[in-house]
Amino acid sequence: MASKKASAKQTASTKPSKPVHEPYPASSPEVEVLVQEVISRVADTWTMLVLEALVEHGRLRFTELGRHIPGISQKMLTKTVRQMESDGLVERTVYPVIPPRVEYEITNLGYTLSEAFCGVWIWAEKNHKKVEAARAAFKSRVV
Amino acid sequence: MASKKASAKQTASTKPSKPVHEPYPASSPEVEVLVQEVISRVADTWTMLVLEALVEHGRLRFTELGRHIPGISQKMLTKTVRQMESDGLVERTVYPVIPPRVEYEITNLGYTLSEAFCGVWIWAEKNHKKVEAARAAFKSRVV
DNA sequence: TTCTATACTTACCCAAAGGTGAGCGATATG
DNA sequence: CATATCGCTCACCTTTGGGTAAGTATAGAA
Repeated sequence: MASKKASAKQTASTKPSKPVHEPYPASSPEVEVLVQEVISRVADTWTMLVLEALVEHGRLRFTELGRHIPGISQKMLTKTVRQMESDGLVERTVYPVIPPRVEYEITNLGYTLSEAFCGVWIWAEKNHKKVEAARAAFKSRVV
Repeated sequence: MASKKASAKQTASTKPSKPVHEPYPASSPEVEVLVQEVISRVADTWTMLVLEALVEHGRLRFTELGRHIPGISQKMLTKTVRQMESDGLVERTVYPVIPPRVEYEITNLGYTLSEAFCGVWIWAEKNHKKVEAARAAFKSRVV
């Protein structure tokens, strides 16, 4: 985000006062589509929460993991964790014992993603009061 | 993300080899709920794309904005942009002329959010190939 | 007079997200 | 012999997301 594409128009922009922020070069449209797809999958609420739980608590069994994510159902936990495994964000280890034992652990890739999300968490912690204030103001303005 | 809460257990963690990453202090559960709520709203695909379009192109009219977001419908553009206005991410200016003229501009708050998301965009650009590779490997492993 | 332009809103519809509850399989424990 | 255990899967249902198409208001152009 924040000026992903280089745009010559920026120079003659309608808002020259705002700092132009150009941290990395433009990418091709195909890459951009892939990037969007990855983000929309990864920015999913459950994915973020599973990631967080695993970063915080390390290797966890299925039901343990679930207990660290208040409100998640078995169905969604299974689905999320499978998807994350398929995306290379977690590693799933099955012990062929009875009753079954399955453990989940974050991968390096998953860890780097959780670091990348840090900025958004920090933003949200810093600014959620502003958001709430804006909502209150909007409400009274509109009604 | 990435170890949001301080946890004493980390020291005796199951994964002492992985770097413990503790960038900011623990927050109360209520704050955490709010933060999650804000993130889940803000991590929405359309919100991210509108934010990006406004950062890139500055102040835009409704239909102009829509043209910069391929695939969005009028309905979703209206909805997204209203929600962002209510959250204080964009400013909406109505000119009472006919035909109507409405302009949208990113706020400071919206701008800081787009900066926070930068990390995730960068991660996705850097790692989408790894994700694709992981998916391919998973597919062949499972089938 | 009729058509166009803009920024919507509304009604209707379909598909996906996600909850609930039941079942399963084999072993250990009472 | 019965029951609990764990990590699921499956069927069924409701809720939400989101698309499409039509309608609206009014000034100015043709």
